[in-house]
Amino acid sequence: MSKKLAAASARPMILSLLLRGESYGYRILQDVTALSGGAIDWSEALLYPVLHKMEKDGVIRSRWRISEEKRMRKYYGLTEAGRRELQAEKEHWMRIHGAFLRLWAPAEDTD
Amino acid sequence: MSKKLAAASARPMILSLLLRGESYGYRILQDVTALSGGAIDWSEALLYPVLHKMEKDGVIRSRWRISEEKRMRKYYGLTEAGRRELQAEKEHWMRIHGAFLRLWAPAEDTD
DNA sequence: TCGCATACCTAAATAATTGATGTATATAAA
DNA sequence: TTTATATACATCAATTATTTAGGTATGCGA
Repeated sequence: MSKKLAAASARPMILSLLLRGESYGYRILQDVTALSGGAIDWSEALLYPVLHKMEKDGVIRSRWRISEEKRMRKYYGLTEAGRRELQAEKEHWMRIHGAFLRLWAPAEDTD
Repeated sequence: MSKKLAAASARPMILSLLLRGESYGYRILQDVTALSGGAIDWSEALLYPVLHKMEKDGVIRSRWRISEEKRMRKYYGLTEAGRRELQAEKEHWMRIHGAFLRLWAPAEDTD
């Protein structure tokens, strides 16, 4: 799972991150690694295609902007569809998390 | 994610389920769906190859047994390596879950 | 005996992911 | 000034994972 789950959770994780405001690829990579305490460590080759797909799907939108450091960056932000998808993903995640918690509960009568 | 995350979490979910004792493919399918409140709905074509891979990797072991209903079933159980992998997966999951919780926290200063 | 739930499985096609690169700029070090 | 490093974007070929679509067989109830 290590790599697999991290990658599979990419979409909801990116949406969740953008909830805090616009961000760009390279920074998302760093933020996600930091936020997960190193548990998530995506490669750029994973992230960029995912971002492109998400934009194509209309859950995020991008715009090029020059930062204060005078670097061109492609900033991504949530769309309304993105907010809706995030809401659904959140509920979905929590259900799966609930299943894990029940299975991990010390008692034998978990269900 | 809906399908993707569910599939990606298959390995840890199966290991977690087998923590409660031996089980077999068909039943695992039903239990996981029930436990996740329908959030997880694997197909048999997904599950069986995953089980085979896990056995090949030595995290579970199988044995054919005739049930009381006089049906042949392939029962799977955790191996020691499986218990170790589960422990690692658990910690990994909780780190990612922690990242989500921080991002979903109402306050803006989540990090 | 027909249909359905149970119970296992695989193969071909598609989608996702990795590993290897490529380009370019700003900044710090040698 | 050249070099190295971090930043910042990206794609392509190869590998893996996943889905779609089948296949086999048994027990049980109508």
